[in-house]
Amino acid sequence: MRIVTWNINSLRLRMELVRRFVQQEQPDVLCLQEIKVDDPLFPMEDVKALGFDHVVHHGMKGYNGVAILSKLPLTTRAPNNWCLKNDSRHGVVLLPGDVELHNFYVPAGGDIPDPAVNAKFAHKLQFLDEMRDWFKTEKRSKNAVMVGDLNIAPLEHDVWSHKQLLKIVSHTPIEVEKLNAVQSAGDWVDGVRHFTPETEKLYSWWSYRAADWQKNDKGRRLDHVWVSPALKPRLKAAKILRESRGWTQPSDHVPVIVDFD
DNA sequence: ATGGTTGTTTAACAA
Repeated sequence: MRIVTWNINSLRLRMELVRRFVQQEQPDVLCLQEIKVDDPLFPMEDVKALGFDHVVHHGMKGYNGVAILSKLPLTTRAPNNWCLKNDSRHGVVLLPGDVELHNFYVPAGGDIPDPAVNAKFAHKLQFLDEMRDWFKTEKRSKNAVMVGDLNIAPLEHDVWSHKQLLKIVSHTPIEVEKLNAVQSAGDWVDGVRHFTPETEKLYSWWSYRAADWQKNDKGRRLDHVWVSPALKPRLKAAKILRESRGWTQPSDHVPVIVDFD
């Protein structure tokens, strides 16, 4: 059972990349973020042609949006209305075997890491607090998976330079602390770090602004796959498809792949 | 300290 998360940064623009990825890596469930397409315009036929008969999408015009593409049947559940914004950052489904799967797109948070002067950063922090409270109180399936672009690189070696990024949104102490609180509240296990020691650099995103993303390799691990304790013994493998950052007209994020037994 | 790119939509944001 292969579950993938990928911030695609416009689904319609990158349908060919999705096709290439699906052919190459054969995911059973593909969770996408930043699909940037309103529901009536969702490319359902293209997605079904790739073998995903079971699809849930929550979109809006131009921004945000998440989708869950599945080869296995799924039951849709209502996503939470985070920060009362109705901004399509969450999808949740039940997979066969009562496996609960969440797909999140956490707000990026703007440039200035101060909630008093930057409303986007305040939104990000509130979103994280709400996630924490929700996972603390929500009645969850024993087998649960949470994936998404969480827009935070929590560990020292989830960024190219811990010291240089301490005041950069995505790696500030306040964000890391709040993300850790989400993880604790849901008792989540990091399914990717499970296979890679914390001392090893691991990235899933490279900025478009770098002249050569490979040369300096200034990446960050913003995309995550977390699992409930019951699924921890079922973890088989994890891989981050770094090569796709070099494909033609790529997303700035690459797929994060986790295999379950 | 600054500017660097991409996508949506077509001037200004968001990331």
